[in-house]
Amino acid sequence: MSRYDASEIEAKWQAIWENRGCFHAEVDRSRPKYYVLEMFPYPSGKIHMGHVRNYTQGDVVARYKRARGFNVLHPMGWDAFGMPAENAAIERGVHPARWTYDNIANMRRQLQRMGFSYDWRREIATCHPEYYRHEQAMFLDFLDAGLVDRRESWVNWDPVDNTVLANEQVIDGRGWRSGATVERRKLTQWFLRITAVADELLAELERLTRWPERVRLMQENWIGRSEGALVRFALEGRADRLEVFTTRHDTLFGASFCALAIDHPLVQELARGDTRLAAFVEDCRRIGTTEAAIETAEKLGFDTGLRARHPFDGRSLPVYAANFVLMEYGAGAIFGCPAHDQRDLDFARKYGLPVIPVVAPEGAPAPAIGTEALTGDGRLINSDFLNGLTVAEAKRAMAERLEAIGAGERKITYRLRDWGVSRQRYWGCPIPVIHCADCGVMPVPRADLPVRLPDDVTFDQPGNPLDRHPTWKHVACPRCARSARRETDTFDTFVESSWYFARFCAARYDQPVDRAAADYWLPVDQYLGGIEHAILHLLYSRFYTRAMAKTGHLGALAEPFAGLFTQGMVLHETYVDAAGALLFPEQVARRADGQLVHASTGAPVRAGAVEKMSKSKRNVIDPEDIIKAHGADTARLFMLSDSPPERDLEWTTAGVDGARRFLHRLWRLVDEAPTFADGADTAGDAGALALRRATHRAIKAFTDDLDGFHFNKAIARLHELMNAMAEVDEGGTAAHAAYREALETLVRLVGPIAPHLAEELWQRLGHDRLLAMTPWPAADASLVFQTDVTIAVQVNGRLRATLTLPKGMARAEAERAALADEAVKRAIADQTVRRVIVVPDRIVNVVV
RNA sequence: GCCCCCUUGGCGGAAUUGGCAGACGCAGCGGACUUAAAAUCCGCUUCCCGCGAGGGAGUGCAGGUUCGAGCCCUGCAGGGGGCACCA
Repeated sequence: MSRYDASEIEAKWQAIWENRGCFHAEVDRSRPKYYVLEMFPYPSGKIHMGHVRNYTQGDVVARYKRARGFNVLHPMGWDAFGMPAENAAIERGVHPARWTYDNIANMRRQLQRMGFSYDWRREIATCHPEYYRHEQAMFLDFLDAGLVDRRESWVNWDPVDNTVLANEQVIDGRGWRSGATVERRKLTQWFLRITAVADELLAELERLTRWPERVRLMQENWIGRSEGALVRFALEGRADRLEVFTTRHDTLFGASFCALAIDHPLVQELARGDTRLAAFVEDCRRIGTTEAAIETAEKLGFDTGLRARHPFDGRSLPVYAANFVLMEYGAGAIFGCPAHDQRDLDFARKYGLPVIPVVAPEGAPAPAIGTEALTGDGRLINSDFLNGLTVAEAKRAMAERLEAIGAGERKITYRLRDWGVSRQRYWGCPIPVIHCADCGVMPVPRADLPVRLPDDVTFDQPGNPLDRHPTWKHVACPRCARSARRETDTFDTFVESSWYFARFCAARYDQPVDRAAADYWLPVDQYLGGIEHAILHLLYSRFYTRAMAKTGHLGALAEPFAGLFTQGMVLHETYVDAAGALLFPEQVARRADGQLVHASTGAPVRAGAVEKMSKSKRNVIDPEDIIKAHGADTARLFMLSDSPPERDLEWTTAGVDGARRFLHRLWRLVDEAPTFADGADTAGDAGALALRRATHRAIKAFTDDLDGFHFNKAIARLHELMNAMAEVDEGGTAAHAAYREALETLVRLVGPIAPHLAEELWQRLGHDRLLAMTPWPAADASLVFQTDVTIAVQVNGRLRATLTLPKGMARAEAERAALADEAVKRAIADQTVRRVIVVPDRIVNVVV
């Protein structure tokens, strides 16, 4: 009996696959293509279990599709720009490039150790000038095509570190590193005009049928299309008019105030001459920039003293500056109708403003408004020419009247804002423009691309190293040759990940994209990644695909990702000692009686909540340790067992042991299998026929499960087949051929999941051809088809008997068989049968 | 605050999408093998009553629709996620 040594056979087959170039992809128009892509990782240093899960799923798809005859493209690369590299530079003094490339080398080794079937010739790292030079070239094309804008925008500013902070770096209004109170500052920044295609991005969502419904919904909400109207109010004592956006113009007669965002130009103007208003504006800034913070904060307003005149009834309305109005949305100003909007009502009650109901529920009198606004449908009241109309009718009538008198017009707005891509950081792709005092903003001449990041930078001072570099930013203006200044902002790292899938089609091509290759490979047939990218990354990539098509880098491609799968997180127990301190799993041991104790001190340990693996919770399991202890195949199998892939998976040692046990059992089955000739006649042997049926049902079910992404169910089919094999007498000669067929089927089906072991066993079963190159097994329909079915018989919905009947039996016959059953007769007793429902091959329900 | 998702045995989950609830695995219990243990193999395993045949209850809670509901509808409870400079 031979021993299953995972690390030995895994190394062996990885070398063979590599030497034979099994996973190299080439354009081949004679075969159907299949592009499977997992979201490429940020090179943080080590792969984590989330990667292992995501990439195992992708690899199963890639290997399965290959076996199904597809020409599969399955590439891997590195999303290599970003803040962690700069943090490492600041904290440990290591250069971001060095840190990043070292991390890539280690993570590449780890991924290769997992046996993923990537075409490594196509590997890309986005921080490499050979990648980002194309990004710069495309940006210039976007600039020419009018897809780029430059304007002022707010940022979080840390006055001590002299740096812009990401939202996640702002903790309770303070900078995460300095602890200084964060300010908001206005900077001139670059924007990609994603709002120009908002309508299309929204409309096309409907056709992404192979995307999860909830991702489409999240994008829909993010784009946030709303149909409404602009209303212009005259301002008393001023020549300019106040423009507000509303989706409830039907309630205009219920208006009792107007409210402006604190960033509204009118508020800014008034604040210059009003220190109390200026102080209010500053207070509001401290709430933060996120929608959640603004929405949950107490609604506060400041009466500006301005008065707006109602366009129809001429009432004079107070104008407030308010903390819940967003400058980025609509017109940055609203009118408040307290009776029919909860926020407006809260505000009106707080500041003693009138509450005028203008919509009454159908058939009801004018409602009394207490603390709850009335947001439902109804008919208009107290509203002049709108009285008696429904809400929808009133909107239409009001829009027409506003347009007729020039006090407003219909308007569609989006919650979606343009994509700000400027980042005041070093470790990103330099934005290829030059600022000249005379000529303005000049694109870097294409011949001068790439604009490379300088290597000689320091992180010993706060701020952007590019900005304080002694020479880098000083260049001659490309037009007038006078001294000018290089743009020192770099791109948001979402820019790199918005087109990498296109670059993979021809990763070394001297243009950003090889149109011929991209036309063949794109769209990505199956994209796999985390739900955390449901909105930004995917939306930006969809926008980029359109922008690239507009600038000729891609053909008329509707969408980059035809199919999307979002996998769940990997969770693990947390461990807490008596003092309440968190412990790492390797510090915890389980005693024979099941009690958790500290591995070295023996002190009792309590198991805490099961949470997403993270360093801060100390509940991480290093994939490398698992591979060393059990092998890559065990890790892969465990990742797919039990939990459905879209749901969270709890990492447990028991589960890993179970996966390993299964592989050992499979090994033993092959190792101990009797030697026998192929094709022995199995006719007439009932056990052999039953096994053959089980085998072909397993092929059918397993294949369907893979197609449906039900990996956990697919693995259950393997167990079932193995159990069926155990039931036949493998010593009986008549069963030999059927037994061998079952065994070979097991090995072939497990191939995409545990590829090394499967390849080894395939060879031991006497095959010369690599399993990786062997077509997928086909199920024999005549063996899958069942001649008899077990149907349930219910009386009044309660199960009383089960009958085995020929498949496809007529309703009347099934009914007769059911009524003839003793247990059914007993249940009916002396009651009258009123009705019998027969669902063929399923169920008979007798109603008495 | 707004939007979304989830809730099935001791545990992870399955249920052909309205038709036998609990496939498969884990854990547990019993047995075989062994001097013994590990490993392996066989059997049992939703809960309650019953020696048994059998009967009853059961998919977070409360209702509803239906011949029939884990699945559809209404309300509620609990858990989780997203909300624009992390990637």
